[in-house]
Amino acid sequence: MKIGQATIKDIARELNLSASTISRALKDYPGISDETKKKVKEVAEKLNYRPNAIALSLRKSRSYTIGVIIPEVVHFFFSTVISGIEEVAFSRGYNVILTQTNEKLEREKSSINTMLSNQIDGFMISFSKETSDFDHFSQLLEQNYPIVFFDRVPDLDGAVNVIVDDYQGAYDATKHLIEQGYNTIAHLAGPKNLKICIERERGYRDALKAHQMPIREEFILECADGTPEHSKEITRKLIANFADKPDAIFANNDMVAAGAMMACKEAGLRIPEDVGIVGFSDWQICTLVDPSLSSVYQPGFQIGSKATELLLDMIEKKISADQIQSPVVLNTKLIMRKSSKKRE
Amino acid sequence: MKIGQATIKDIARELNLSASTISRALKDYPGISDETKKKVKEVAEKLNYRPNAIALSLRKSRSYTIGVIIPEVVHFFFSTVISGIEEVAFSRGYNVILTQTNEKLEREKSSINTMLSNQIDGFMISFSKETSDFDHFSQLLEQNYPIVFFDRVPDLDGAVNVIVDDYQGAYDATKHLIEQGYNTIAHLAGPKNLKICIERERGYRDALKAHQMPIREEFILECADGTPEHSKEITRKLIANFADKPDAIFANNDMVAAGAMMACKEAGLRIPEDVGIVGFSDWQICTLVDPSLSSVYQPGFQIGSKATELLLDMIEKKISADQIQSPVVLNTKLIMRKSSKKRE
DNA sequence: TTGTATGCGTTATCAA
DNA sequence: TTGATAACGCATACAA
Repeated sequence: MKIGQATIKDIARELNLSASTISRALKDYPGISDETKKKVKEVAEKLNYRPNAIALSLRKSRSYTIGVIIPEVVHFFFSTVISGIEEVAFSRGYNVILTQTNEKLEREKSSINTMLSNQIDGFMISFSKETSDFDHFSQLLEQNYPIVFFDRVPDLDGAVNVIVDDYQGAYDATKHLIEQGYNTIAHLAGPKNLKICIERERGYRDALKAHQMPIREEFILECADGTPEHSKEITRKLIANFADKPDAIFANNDMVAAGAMMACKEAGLRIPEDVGIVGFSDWQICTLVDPSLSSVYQPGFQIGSKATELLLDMIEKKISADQIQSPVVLNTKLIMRKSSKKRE
Repeated sequence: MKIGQATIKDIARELNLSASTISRALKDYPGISDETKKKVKEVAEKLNYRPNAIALSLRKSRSYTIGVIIPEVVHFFFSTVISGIEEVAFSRGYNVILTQTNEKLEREKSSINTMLSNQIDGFMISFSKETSDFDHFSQLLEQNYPIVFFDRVPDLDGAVNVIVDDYQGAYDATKHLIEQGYNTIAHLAGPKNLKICIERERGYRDALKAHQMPIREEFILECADGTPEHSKEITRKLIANFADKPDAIFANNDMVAAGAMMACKEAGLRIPEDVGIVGFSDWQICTLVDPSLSSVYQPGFQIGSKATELLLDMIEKKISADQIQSPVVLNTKLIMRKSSKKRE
């Protein structure tokens, strides 16, 4: 059987003092004799006293816990974000309750409910692919729960959103390919219901326009599930179907880029000489594939840490949601590696 | 300001009943008239009543929360494990509090303390690289806190450990290389303070012995930090320093294997013709590198789910620690890909 | 069938 | 300088 933790009462009994005196002594309240304080602290030490955070939560209606809801833990980007969340939360004395939705709306809703039951102080949410209406979020906002959305964010009045500059990242990547002398740049796009993917496509299109290059719709293909297998398949067809094949590919993410890379190699195309490739996210795989993959770096850790700082500031009333200029946009950075450097 | 959640008292007031009646009605206790139940539930619905889990925790001295302590979230293996933990915990109605230690002993200890303060029902721990004595764990065990260790586990009486069969996995990998006709197999080992790494090395050695192959200590090199860069460096030297170079490499993990692969390619060695390579863990990168990397699959998700099942069973007294045959060993599986298949 | 009293651990308020 | 009491939200033993 678990041995009961010592409580304030135990200390009180041992010293023949009242619980309130113990409580005060432990927190160095004024009006307690130094002698008493000393004794109390000794006994506390001896009994291995540890304040009961649950009781404190009940008393203060504050749990010092934030709830994090993400689609999937097993995802380089999200795990990086979690790491950033963790760091800030830990250093400011908050716990992190984590749930993944596995991209299911139902899980998202039920996670919110358990977290509400657990009296968490605030939410950090990146919503699921199934989530298309945001009523469950609006309700929370109306009840004034502090929420910070990150990466996958809703278009809601009063929501605090933290995102990266997908548009600019995509623009930079495409521009880079153009500057390297590639002429026909295809885009392997992501699912259309995610804003981040739309933004990336928009950046791609605008970069082409800005350089007076034609936008060829047949070279913009959706790789909805984002797996390398799928993208390999699509790239194969892309290469086979057109006499004037594209000579560069900008992919919506690194996995998709890696798949495209495999298809190109398979077709005997040399990278970067025959085909240039740029991915998005700058995961670790970029340096491991051959040739190394150029990619747009997304500051996952910073997204997590920034979002958490905002949330905790809101919780602690250092700032209110409407004082925050939302969305907070973090910069991406193009990392040039071999896969796109035709020119040295 | 956050709008106060409705409580049992609010319902009681609205219906002119006592709090206890409400409490009972909500839980369908016998001895409450159907009519009352109906009314109570309606009002509860109307007020959007949600039980306060904190109050429940205090009352029952049970938080329905488990604490997970891992070295790093941003790590494919651990994030997979978390996913498994999450799944089981969620489905059985438990919350997961997560902290990462960043491989620091101090963080490990302080995490344990905050979790104790938060009255968590049990621990799941994979310890940090700095952790070499286990007193802080022993203390918990003595106080009968339910703990399940996974992956990185201590040698402690009464500890429940969940691990994979590293020895067998390494044995299989080495045997496979031998069977493919490789003659001199090097091993890029992990840090010696982790049991898993020792076990992998042991499996490697035993496989060589079992096939009457000499064990050459100069071909067993430690890649302590496990980065591809470091391993690339080490492999370079390995190739350069010996006239009779090894013609195969068994690496302690996939990153290390990937680094080795890069060094081999750089030296003009063909994979798998000139050098065979096998990694460990079977991360996603295995199918993305060129050639695809053979590896020993570790069931991360299952480690998480199995460990959580055991922990929750212990918490719910369905089983006690000493009834569990520890360590619980999950099977690995050799996944053969191109990097090690000299023979078709 | 319902109500009253008590306690989980802590702290704020008031009293001594 | 210290103590008694009430309250946070809920469940339960006991009474009615």
